[in-house]
Amino acid sequence: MGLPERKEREREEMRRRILDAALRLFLEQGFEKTSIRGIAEAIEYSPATIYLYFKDKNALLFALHQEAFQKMTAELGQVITVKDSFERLIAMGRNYIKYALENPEMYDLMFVMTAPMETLECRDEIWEDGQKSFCMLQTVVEDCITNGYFKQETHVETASLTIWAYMHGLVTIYLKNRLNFLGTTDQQARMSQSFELFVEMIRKSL
Amino acid sequence: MGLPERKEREREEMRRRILDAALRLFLEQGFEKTSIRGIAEAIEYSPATIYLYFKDKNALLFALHQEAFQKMTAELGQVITVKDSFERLIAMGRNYIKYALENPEMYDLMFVMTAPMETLECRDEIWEDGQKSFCMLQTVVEDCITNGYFKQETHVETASLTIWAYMHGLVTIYLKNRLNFLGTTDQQARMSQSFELFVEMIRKSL
DNA sequence: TTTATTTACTAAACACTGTTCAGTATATTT
DNA sequence: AAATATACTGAACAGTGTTTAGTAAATAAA
Repeated sequence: MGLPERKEREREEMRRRILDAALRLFLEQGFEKTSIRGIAEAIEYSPATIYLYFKDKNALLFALHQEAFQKMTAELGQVITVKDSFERLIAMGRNYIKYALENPEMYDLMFVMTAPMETLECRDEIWEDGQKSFCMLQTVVEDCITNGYFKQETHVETASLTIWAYMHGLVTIYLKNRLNFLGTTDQQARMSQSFELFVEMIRKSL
Repeated sequence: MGLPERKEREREEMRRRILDAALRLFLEQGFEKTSIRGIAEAIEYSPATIYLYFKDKNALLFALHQEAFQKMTAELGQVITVKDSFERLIAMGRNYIKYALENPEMYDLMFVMTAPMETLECRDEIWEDGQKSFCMLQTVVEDCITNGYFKQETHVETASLTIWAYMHGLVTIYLKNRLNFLGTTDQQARMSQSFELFVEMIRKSL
């Protein structure tokens, strides 16, 4: 009988409705200022209902967190069309910045907020979504070694971490308004110049 | 007559008592979980009293934010004892990491949280504290150019931003638990390796 | 010294928040 | 038709930041 399947499907639809509303409200007014009551009102259900589908507010954030990663890895994955491995690395960097600036709240959720991480049961549990996207970077770095752009003795993990750290630092400094002492219009220009400088740095010395 | 002076001094003492309690509670239980009521209880005053000395919770954070910067710039400033300019830059980087890892909540307050920044009246108001410490970095980078470690044509601001972005990215990735997919003991080691790699990168290509 | 005024402070309330739980009404199974 | 399971909610609990009306003490003016 197909009854349990329908039940399961309805349950999934409800989860979707909740997540869609939560995401919309979050993008509109930020995470902190989005309340369970607000989400409940948006889907025209009682606040208590949300707790039948998600353990708590953090679980909600973590579910969105996973979807945000899927979207980002999909966008970053598009760089496989770039044939040259070093160009591919640069394209990946540009896409990373682009994604972060276009989806600041999502980026915050994925890489800055501690709340969604607290849903991972054990405190040292593996952060699968992050690891996966880090592997994408490592793969491209490996390609750069294979194709002679980087030295043979370059340590893939260390180099990848260094590149990621720079990219992450650049976008968070900007997104968290710590670059405001530069003129508003100057900020993006300075970032571009810095990115180009960094590209030259790794080209010359990795 | 010395009455207004005494009044002003008493007011300042009260401000101090509030900030001390706020800082202590924050370091114990984090910002989010520290309530105005908790601070009020710690100093044995009514919650409303705090609002006679600070506009709101953000203003409290911003006051602590300024003090945190004073402390950090003092610690970073110690590197003037290092004679060689490139060695001074490296020492500054190490001190930056050290400060961030030893004062994670303070670092968050200074460079990540948006709340204290919202106290700056206009949205694009100058972030004086941050600008000042960025200038310290720029000065050392300038020294590196003057002393022939970096190329003459190196753009000071861009290079400084690039270095800061890397440092900031590295420590935040770690502090926000996004490096947990490495073994707990491995993490600090990987960070050190990355830092050494970055030092070699700027030595060779700036 | 007595009255007026300013200052410092607080109790209580307002409008929220995340979360839980007893209870209900509907749908499914026996 | 009766018993059970599912989906949902109203109301409450314990907390939050913040405001306001009012009090008691310290200072200034009469």
